[in-house]
Amino acid sequence: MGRTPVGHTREKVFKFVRRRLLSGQPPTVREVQKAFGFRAVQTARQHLEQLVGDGRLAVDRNKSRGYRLAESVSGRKTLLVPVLGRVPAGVWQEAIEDPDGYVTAEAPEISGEVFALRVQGESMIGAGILPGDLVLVHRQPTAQSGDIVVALVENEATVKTFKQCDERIELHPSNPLFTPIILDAEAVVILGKVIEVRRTLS
Amino acid sequence: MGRTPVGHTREKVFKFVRRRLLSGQPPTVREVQKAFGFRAVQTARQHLEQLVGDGRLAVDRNKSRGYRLAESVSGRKTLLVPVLGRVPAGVWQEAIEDPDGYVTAEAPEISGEVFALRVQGESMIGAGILPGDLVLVHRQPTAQSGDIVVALVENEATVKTFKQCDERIELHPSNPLFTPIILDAEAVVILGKVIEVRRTLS
DNA sequence: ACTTTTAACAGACATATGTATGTTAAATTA
DNA sequence: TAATTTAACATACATATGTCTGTTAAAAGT
Repeated sequence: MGRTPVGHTREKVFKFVRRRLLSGQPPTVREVQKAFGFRAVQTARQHLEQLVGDGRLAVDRNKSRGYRLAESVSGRKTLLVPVLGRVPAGVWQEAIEDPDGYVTAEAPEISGEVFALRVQGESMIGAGILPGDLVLVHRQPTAQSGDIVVALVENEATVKTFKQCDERIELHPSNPLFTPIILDAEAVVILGKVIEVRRTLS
Repeated sequence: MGRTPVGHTREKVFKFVRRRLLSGQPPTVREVQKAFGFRAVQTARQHLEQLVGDGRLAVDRNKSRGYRLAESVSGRKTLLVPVLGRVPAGVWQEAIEDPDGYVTAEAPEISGEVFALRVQGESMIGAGILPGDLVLVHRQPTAQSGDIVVALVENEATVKTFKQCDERIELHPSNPLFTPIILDAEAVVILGKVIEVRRTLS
């Protein structure tokens, strides 16, 4: 195997590793070796270590399949989000423990706890949120006016636009057929803020 | 370590492994052992093998960190979707080779080639697809009436509802301010069908 | 009471895998 | 041209890791 242009192979190695990592199958050094037809393990390892030195990869030393994407590269952290079927008032822990499933999401930095919910009802159609859509929610007890939030109203989880006026909380639908909900700040339980909307088309 | 109720520990092992797999870090047998405080490696391995036997996990034999989620369990395959900045008419290969980035998606079964695009324009607001939304597109040259597709019109990628009438193709917006595009079947290039819509809220 | 199944343990073995040392030659730089 | 850097190779070593054989005791079934 002849010599390749400078940096050329390294770029391909990076893309290979990234592809494997993002698809959930971290490669071994020797798998990289074989993928590129290197005759020596060390050639593969050299490229990998260079990528670590360049800050593009990170590595768990002495662990098999230990190479990871450097956070500085990905910028965002891949996290596992539990999909909750129903949102209970009190028994939060149980709902998290036994979710209907998981979806993966990319969130900027370490953004605390995130969960997902299916939207019921058509009250947010105007904001492009349809019944059946999956909303990813960053769990937080407060919000800013204009945020779309998930709130607990009469033991039902509802998605609305949040607005705070003095001591009152207003939950605005985005559908002229629905009327805003106006409550005392005390009476409203904010579960979190919607950070992403997903819809699957058959 | 005393004996635990039947199946109790196995369920926890499964959830542990699933969590690790979905977050992209397949565990070793010994990592499972330590996570549960087993004094013998074999105990961990026993549970893992049982899970394989139950069809809940799959495994790459003799590979380190070789346990996977059985496809029959996940039902859907996690795949890596390239996000394309611009959609070129001809140089498809290059666009795929050097995407702006990747997102992970769960798609039912082996669903061929999938790519992602950012939506420009407000022509599909009525269908809950807003400017800036990310659409995941299953690449396919044809579609059925009613499908939302990405089509190439005058070298521009556009998202519309597809409708076929005899020899004519109609591309319908979901916004009264826009007018349908009607073309000969020959003159339309269908890039694919929209299978998912994603929107990130700051 | 007997057998069967299952959870957990103990120790060992084979190899998969990360790591280290040293060499060669092409490309780049001084 | 000489020195330096870089891609690639060859060989070897330590350990991380999957796998095997055999044992014990509690639970479940007969």
